[in-house]
Amino acid sequence: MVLMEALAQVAALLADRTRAAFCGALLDGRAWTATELATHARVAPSTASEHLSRLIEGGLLVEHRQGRHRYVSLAGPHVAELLETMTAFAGPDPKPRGLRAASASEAMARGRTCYDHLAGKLGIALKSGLLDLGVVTSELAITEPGMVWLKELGFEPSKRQVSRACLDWTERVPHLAGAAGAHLCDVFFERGWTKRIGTTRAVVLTPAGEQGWRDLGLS
Amino acid sequence: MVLMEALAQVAALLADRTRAAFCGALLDGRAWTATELATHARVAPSTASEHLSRLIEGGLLVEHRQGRHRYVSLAGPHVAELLETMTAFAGPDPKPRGLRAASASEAMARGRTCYDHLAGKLGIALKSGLLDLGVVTSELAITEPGMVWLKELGFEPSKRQVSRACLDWTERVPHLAGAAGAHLCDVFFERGWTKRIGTTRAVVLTPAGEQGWRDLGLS
DNA sequence: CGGACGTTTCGGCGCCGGCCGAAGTGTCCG
DNA sequence: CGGACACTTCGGCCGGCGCCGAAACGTCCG
Repeated sequence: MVLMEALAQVAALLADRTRAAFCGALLDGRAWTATELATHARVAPSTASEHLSRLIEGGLLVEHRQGRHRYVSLAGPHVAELLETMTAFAGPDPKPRGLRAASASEAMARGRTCYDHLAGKLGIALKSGLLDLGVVTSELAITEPGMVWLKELGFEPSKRQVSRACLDWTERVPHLAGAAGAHLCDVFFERGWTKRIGTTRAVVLTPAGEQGWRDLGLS
Repeated sequence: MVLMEALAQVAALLADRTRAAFCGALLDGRAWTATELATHARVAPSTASEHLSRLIEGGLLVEHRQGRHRYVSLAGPHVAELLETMTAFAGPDPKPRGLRAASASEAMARGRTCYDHLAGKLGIALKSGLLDLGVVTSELAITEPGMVWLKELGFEPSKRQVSRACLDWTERVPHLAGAAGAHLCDVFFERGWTKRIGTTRAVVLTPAGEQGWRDLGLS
């Protein structure tokens, strides 16, 4: 079956810990330079360069060159979905983790971005808030009044799928992804309701954010 | 990031063409013996044995031994979902295929099973029929009258997620997976409405099936 | 019991692929 | 123009892994 060979090729791209680390870093949705990624994964720039070329050729990443820099980012939401599906599968089964490991990943569990939308406890809270408001169904489809609500927040439907369930690997609960999830995440950052912790994917709700959520009727 | 290393390990399991071929075969939802898989993938039994052990250890497959046979099957729907997501990603981009290749996979495109539910053109037809009947929404969530309709066909909700969208790699269109999709597939086989072609995943609608679909109001 | 057969273990072979450092290319900026 | 810097290419090293065949193990059945 020729199709499974193609699958094997994609899997091979992700089967290397260095390349996987690159993809994990890029899951924050931003563009990284080659050296940033090399430092992040602790390999020589030459090594990183070769890995990036392979990932780009395989369609997982796209580059856009700017002067002497080579910026790379995920090739699109479908790559993020692929990665998220795989991490959900590979992710920590109900293994109780040690205390320090737990506290280290605590911030990530509380809130994080998954490519372009909110995940972690923040993502779950958002989901249940939206559910209470009747914006989404329990299967995370957008309701008609929900679409009105979204448009009031500046949401414009595009070609991209409006809503999608994304299985969170920390909480094991689906949360809102897709265009709507991405838009809400954007809005929250623009309004200063959420903030990144350093340069990681970890995200916290600011005091203004808590107020804002209440004003919207979210939790 | 330790999580991405786990991802790399899972990816490594699928990064081998022989192991990928095993998984592809097992996507029909049935249990295969070690030698059957070895023959299918054209490797020595000893090689197959080692691959199977790795796949089982990695949680992708489960075995159940019976006398001198070792039956293996996918470890569950979540594995099928993983594989389907990956094939959807790796799958044929809009490349026009040659004529003989096309006719070879024609039967597969017309109808096939994807682990435990219908896919291919048959899956798409089912989806649009269910949509017309108001059983599912366009996002493939089950409606309330739809649930009544399903129960009349013997469907019993369980712990498993009722409905899930599965992206078809031949048609690039989401179709109905999850418990409801699996149940409908079962019903169709039981009633003799659908039949496998040989031992493959390819499936055809029988004449009785065409009548049955009309009786249900499906297309 | 003894042969047939499905499966597993082991040793050995060969190749692929990840890694690095050194040298080369291209870009920026003083 | 010349140095600093981001990145790439190349050669070489090394480990891991997929493959097989031979032999052992376990089960079935006459």
